[in-house]
Amino acid sequence: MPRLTPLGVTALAVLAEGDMHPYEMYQLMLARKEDRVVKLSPGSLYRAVERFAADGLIAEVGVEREGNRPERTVYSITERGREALRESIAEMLARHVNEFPEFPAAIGEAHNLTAGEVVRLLGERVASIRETIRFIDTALEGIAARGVATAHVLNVHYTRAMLVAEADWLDSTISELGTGALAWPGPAD
Amino acid sequence: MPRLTPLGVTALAVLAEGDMHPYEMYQLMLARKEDRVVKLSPGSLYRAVERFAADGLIAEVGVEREGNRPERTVYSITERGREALRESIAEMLARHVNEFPEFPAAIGEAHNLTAGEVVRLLGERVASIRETIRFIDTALEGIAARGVATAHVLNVHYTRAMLVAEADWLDSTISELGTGALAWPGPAD
DNA sequence: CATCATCTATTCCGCCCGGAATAGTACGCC
DNA sequence: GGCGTACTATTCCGGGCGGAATAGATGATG
Repeated sequence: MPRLTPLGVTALAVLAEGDMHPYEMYQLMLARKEDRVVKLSPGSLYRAVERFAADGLIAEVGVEREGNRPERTVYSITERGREALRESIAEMLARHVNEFPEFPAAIGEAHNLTAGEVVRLLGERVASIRETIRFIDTALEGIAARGVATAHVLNVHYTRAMLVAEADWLDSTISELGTGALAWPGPAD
Repeated sequence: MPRLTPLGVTALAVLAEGDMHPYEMYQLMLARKEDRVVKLSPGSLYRAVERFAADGLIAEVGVEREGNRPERTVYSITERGREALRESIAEMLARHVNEFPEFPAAIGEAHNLTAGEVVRLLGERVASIRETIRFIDTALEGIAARGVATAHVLNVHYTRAMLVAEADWLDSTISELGTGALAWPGPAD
């Protein structure tokens, strides 16, 4: 049973709701703002769909054509596809894998800059993160007003929690750098 | 001035400490456990070095050979390289970019599973995360005992803070799912 | 009513990553 | 002293990703 990528999971989940052609999947995912959660580009999606078909996770159920437009190949998820979907989701939920975010790499080399510079740059970062948090809060208010259950936007709550944690860590680190409580090994200001 | 990847930043930072051939960089990075912070493979490193040379961030300073072994091309960082390094680090510190981690994607599709399954899977996740935190704590004790300054392992402290935040969020979400405080939109158990 | 932008639907291409292959050398071991 | 294993140093290649290109249809605009 092949292991799906994040885009694979969301794409296959969309197909699990009903038969569709790739462009329709693309439109639906855009309408649902899934491009904020996974990297979504037409090229990647079409390639993912090709792989699904090759792996027997989906099957062609027809080719439509309207006028002189390009043909639309409609796909349907198979039982094997549903299994792969559930397995991949379970795997991703249960196992924490290192995805090598770039910030730790950058802070690991921050000693190439002066303490003053680092304080300023981290200040910029925390400001932009706090702004993102405000944006999320506004979005969540709108969602709550429309009576959508929290469980449907759990990922947004998760993302918010992670951003708050990062902002808090940055605040305390910035203050330790500012007071000199954290001796700086880099060049002097 | 080209934008560096995380591997690019650590590799160039290593070259900033002194002239070296790529394999030496690789060995040094492995000895320093940089492979826990950035994705490190010989193929990627050699390609990164090629690009550095093409972009004028480094320059060949000689070709050595011992016996019949392959030639070793020694590189030196240029002033332009030092600039690119400082700029890239600054950029990565100051700007928070969405790196599309896979967990939010998975939790966004978790409604394909039952609440009971999700609780079990998230339980596994939190257990493995708490274990990683304990591992980090042991490592940090050893580091402190050797008198290494906190600033040199800031990235470890950051990673630890993020893991703690995720574990805490998972604990509270699991308990809300368990008590039924969080209505589940997926299939019944 | 001509034209320009936008939408529909898909393909293509180049780049990058990372695992595997290569090929010679040193070293341990019975 | 021969044999296997691990190290040194680099290259190669397949696959995936994502931005750009394509090409006809539809709608807007003066």
